[in-house]
Amino acid sequence: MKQYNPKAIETKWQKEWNRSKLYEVSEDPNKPKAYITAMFPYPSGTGLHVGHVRNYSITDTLARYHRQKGCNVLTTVGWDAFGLPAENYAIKTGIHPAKVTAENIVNFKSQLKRIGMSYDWSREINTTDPQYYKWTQWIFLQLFENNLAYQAESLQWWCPECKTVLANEQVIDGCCWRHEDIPAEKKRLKQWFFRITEYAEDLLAGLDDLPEWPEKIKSMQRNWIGKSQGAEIDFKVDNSDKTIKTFTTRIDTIYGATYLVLAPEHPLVDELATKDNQSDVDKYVSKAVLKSEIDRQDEDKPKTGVFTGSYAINPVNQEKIPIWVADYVLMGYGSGAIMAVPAHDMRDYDFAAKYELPIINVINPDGENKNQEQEDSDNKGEVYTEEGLLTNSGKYDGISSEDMRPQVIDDLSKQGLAEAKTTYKLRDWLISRQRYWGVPIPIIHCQDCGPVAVPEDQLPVELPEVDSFIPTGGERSVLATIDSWVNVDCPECGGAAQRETDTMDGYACSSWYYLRYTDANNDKSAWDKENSDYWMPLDYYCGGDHAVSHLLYSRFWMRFFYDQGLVSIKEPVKRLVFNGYINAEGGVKMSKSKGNVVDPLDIIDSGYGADSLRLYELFIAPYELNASWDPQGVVGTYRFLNRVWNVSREYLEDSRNASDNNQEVESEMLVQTHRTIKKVTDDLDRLSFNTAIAGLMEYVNYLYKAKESLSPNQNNQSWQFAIENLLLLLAPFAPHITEELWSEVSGKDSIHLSNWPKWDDKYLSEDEVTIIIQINGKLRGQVNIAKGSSEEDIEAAARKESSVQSYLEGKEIKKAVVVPDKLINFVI
RNA sequence: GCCGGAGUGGCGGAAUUGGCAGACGCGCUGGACUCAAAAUCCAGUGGUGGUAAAACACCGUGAGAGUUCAAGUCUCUCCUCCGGCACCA
Repeated sequence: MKQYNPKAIETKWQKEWNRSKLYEVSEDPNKPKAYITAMFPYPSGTGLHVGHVRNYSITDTLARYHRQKGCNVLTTVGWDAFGLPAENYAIKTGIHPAKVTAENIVNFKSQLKRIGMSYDWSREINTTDPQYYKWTQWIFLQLFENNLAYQAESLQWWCPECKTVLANEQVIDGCCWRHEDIPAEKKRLKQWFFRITEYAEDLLAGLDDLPEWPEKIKSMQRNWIGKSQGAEIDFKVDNSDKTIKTFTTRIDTIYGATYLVLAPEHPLVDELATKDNQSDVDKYVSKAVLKSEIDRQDEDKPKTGVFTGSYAINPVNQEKIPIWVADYVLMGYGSGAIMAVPAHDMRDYDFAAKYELPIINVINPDGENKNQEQEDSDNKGEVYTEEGLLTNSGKYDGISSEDMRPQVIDDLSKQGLAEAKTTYKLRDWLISRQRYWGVPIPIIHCQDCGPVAVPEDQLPVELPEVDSFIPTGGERSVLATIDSWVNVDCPECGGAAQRETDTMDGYACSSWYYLRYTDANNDKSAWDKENSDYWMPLDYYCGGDHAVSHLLYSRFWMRFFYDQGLVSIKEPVKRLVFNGYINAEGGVKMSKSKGNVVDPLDIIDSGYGADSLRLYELFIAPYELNASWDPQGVVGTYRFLNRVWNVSREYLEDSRNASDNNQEVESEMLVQTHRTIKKVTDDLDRLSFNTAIAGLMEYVNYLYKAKESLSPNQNNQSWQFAIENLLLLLAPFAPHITEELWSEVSGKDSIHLSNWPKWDDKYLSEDEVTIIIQINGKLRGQVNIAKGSSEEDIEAAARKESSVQSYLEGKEIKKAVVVPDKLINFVI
């Protein structure tokens, strides 16, 4: 018998699929569409590792499954190829990043082909291709024209190693996302931003329309957007016409506000510092500004602050309260100033305790009548920060804090001193990068006209050649050194002007590529609306990263495109399939420096083949869980495929007459086959890949047993049926071996264009069912009985069953609970 | 502190609607084949007690309570781990 030889089979079919362009699709309104793709890769120099392969196995299995179900399936790939690793490599070696990138792409492409991805290669895209980034620039200009791209000077994250600014989303634990141990710094720079905050509420509310996104990701995005509802209150400064705007979510505690705090960067600090306090305040402020962001955000450090010498008037009771400056208040959130309520806020309490500021209790826990003495003692150890009943709060005494909030906002707003206000933690998206290997921002700076858009017919603004990639170390990219490129005429007035020398954050390229896939070769527009309307949204989008970066930016752009009439829906991704990581053995992260990275090609080449690898990556655990690589695991799926191969070959190579035909095996085989069709279909529909594979394993185990009583041969109908269905069900997971066997078993077209099998319920409903017999909830026996038997019949049959006789003997049966066709429980 | 997720054999995990806990796979043990090994095939494999071997009994899904004829699954309290956010007012 021919042996299973993955290497030969896989090479053969990969070539054939390539030759016949088997997976190319076009828009066909008569067919249901399924748009299924993985987050496109960054083509690194190290190639694929088994973590990628898990992600691609999920994607390809879903794509193939839907293709077999008769869907018009779009699945393809592209290269997120701008970025620092290629540029840093260029700095080291002098080799142009475009060249390195092209080489890496060739490598990635061959690797993806070797794991058997069913891509439509005619739609492959590359973000560094001028024909692609032309449209990234075009989108920038649409944002610019709609006042959603703007320049502003502010303190920004800066990575001293990357020598570029970073978006908030790219700063992890105070460090650059690419340099986990290098603290990011702050620099005051003029930078380009996308006004994502304009869509903050929309992006938050839209999460409720994504029932098929994992809760984890939605909660991370909600956290990141960080909405809080409260009120803005104006505090008049005593003996001055100035007012200080404060933001609070607990305006119900306003009678307990015993001081104000300004952030050190607050514009009024200087003015409010009185003569006596001026030098202390100056000293404190300059020290605070110098402190690193990490130090300032360290909660464990004792709070510090300084009194300005000025006082404000609490608008509800006209009390005079001192104004302090302290770095525990952040300029970037709310209004950069707070009213401090030490009795009901832990931070304010710490501060007040240290500087001996008054603490006034204004909230009592609901329903508890406490006298002042008890309150005082209660407040010594901890601070009551919950809701409760107002006290010491003038006319509001006795009402609940929830009820008080709208009333006091209303009362103060009549005097123009407060209004309801919602704030978000989300900041605008900083997209300037002081680096070469990115999309040039299509702006020309003119002394007279300001920043001017590059006219559309001059797009793309292509990256010029440079002599050296070594960053200048200053605040501009090496692009600034190329005079011939920088110096241009102003498109508006024709005067001398300079090109913007920053490039765009790579996340700009990836915020719209899924739309380009729908119309990848369009040279007239970014995409045709008819095409995007046909394919969008992504039915399955598979990835294991970028929960709040790419996935938030893409939602933002999609909403913008919707508002521009460029697309017809607001959310790009219907179902987000967010897979877990693959760790090395022992649960540690795979990393090059630890030398524990598992190379998928090693597994394939060592003889197991891509099918076994793909199968194991899906079988290892539920897709959403992190998993640890077990080198023995792929042995298990390889054994399984060998069994599939052997039972199929045995059938193909044995042409004896089915003279030993055994009807019982045949009908049992039909039952098992239909049962497996249902199991695998149901499991795939709920993305339970591991149990679908387990179901196929059970089925093959069954076929091995069945072989003993009925040898598989070509003249037996049940075996033909069994083998065909086995291959059809296995095809999405193991595309090569099934294609090979299918070509002989069926002789028809590619298995990957063949129909997904359907089960027939009549084979699943047996005439006889096994009833579980419990006594007091414990399993004591079982009895077979006709399906649909009445409760009385079941009880009678169960009482007769010998295995339970001894338990029932001499006992009084208080009750018998019957679940028809399933179970009976005697209570004795 | 807040938000989200998870805790089941030696290991990865299964149990989709409250109804036989441990499917499937790895590992391990024994056997067949082999000069031998690998590969393959067959059988066994939660724990404790029990038996010559069985039968059988009890225990068992992070801990404790509760609801129920019946709980891995539902309710309450708590513990641990993972992920995210965090001096965000």
